[in-house]
Amino acid sequence: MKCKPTINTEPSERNPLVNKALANFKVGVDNVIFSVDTQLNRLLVLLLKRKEEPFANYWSLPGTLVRQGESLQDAAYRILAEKIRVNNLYLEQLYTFGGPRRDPREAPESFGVRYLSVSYFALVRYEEAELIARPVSNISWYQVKEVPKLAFEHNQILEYGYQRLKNKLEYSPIAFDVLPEEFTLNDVYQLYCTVLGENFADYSNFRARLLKLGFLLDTGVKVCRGAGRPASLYRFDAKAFQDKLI
Amino acid sequence: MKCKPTINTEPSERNPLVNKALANFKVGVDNVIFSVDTQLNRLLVLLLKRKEEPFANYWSLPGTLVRQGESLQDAAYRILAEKIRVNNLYLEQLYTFGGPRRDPREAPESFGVRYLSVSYFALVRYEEAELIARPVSNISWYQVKEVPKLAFEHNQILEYGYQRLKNKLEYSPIAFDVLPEEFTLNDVYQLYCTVLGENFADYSNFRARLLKLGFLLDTGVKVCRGAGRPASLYRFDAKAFQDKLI
DNA sequence: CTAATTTATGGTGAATTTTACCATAATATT
DNA sequence: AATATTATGGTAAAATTCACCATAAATTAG
Repeated sequence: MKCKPTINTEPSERNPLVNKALANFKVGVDNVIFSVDTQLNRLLVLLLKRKEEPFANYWSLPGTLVRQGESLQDAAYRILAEKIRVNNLYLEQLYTFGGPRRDPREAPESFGVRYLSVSYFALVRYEEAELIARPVSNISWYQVKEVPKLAFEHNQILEYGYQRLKNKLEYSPIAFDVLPEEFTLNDVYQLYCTVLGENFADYSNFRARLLKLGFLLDTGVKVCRGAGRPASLYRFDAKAFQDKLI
Repeated sequence: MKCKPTINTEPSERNPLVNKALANFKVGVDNVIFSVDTQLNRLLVLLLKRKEEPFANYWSLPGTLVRQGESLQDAAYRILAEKIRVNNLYLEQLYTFGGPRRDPREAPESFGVRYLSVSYFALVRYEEAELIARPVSNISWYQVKEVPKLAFEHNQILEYGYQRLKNKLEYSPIAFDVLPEEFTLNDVYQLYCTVLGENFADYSNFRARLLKLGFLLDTGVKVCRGAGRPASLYRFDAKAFQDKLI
């Protein structure tokens, strides 16, 4: 928390790897793409197996280098669209990793081009997401709790994204970006449980709290899913939600 | 909230300014440096007047370009240390702005070097902060509500940082990074009022809530400040705070 | 010196929210 | 027809928030 008085020391006077010439960068965008399998209650993240060095044959987050004339967010959408086809998603910037030598291609002594990674965080609708990258053996959903050692600092980025996802879910309506247009209250509950852990809240209290927020519209339509009383289908009312914020 | 089906269209097929060659970047770091003048109850941000084009004579956030071998955070500390001398501060990364043509130096048609801005957010102890940049007419604290039109997209970065500051104050103990080692409960209250607005909470209730959190140690020492009953000096107990988190 | 003013502190009780349950309804399964 | 399962709409206790108040201990005003 406290930053100690080292602040006024000049790094360039102590670290022989720092000189006053400016660094030249290529900028990469790495996406942490989450989805929730509501059938099996699993939180998934999309990984790709690298074909080239560095980290050949390691799994990694989908990434790309930013092209001339392309914005960071465009690059994030592009890499996403190259790997999966999906219509409903939420996407926002996560964090920028840019320490020197994060990429082994950057030799420690030579001051060549550096690689910066701007990470984005996405949540997509699992049911409609179609993996389109080839070969299929090189792309896969992994359960977040079962991801292996990844390339670069991607485990760190993933962990950061996972924290962001949990926070976002608690105070913003991103769940309704990836739920179907019409859903039951139990659908919402299952999604929250899958992301936040089994025992995050009592179902009955969760329902009451959700309805009290006032932005879920009961369509009146009932659906039966296996045993039990049929459940009402609800819709998210984005306008009502906006009005709440003011 | 919803991202519409434009996602699977290739930007490069529609935007003539995009081609498949990679962009080359210089990376800048821009700091939003806040402090709270507890005497006058003003929330301040540090601005510099630019000497060169683009935006010559505009006020701007302190920024620098990242050097070879220098991490992003090192660059943030360096630019801060060049402008002010301070021992107590909080610093974290804010957001990365990197759309094409954010810098007028980037000609719209030529695909020359692009400039990326990684912004950092800092809160420093106002009383000990000493401005060291010269000439003094080119550096100044501005009240956040009185900031003029700034260079680049710096007004946007400032607004983003201001939101982050308000959020951070509500759920993390950054206030104690810039308060003196020993402080009264009123000191804390004034800081919160200055940042979050006059009527954010009742003083008596704020006190009760703060003490109930259990990480403020009463030193027993009393101080008199003008009229009124003397106040107790408290210390922030970082260890007790950590224990709360588990 | 005395009274008024000012600030700190530690309350109260009402209103609201959270929490742990429970009862019933309406379906599928046995 | 009985049982199991899920949805729904409750309850009441516990905890928290909120508006407000009383007293203590200092300075300041008269």
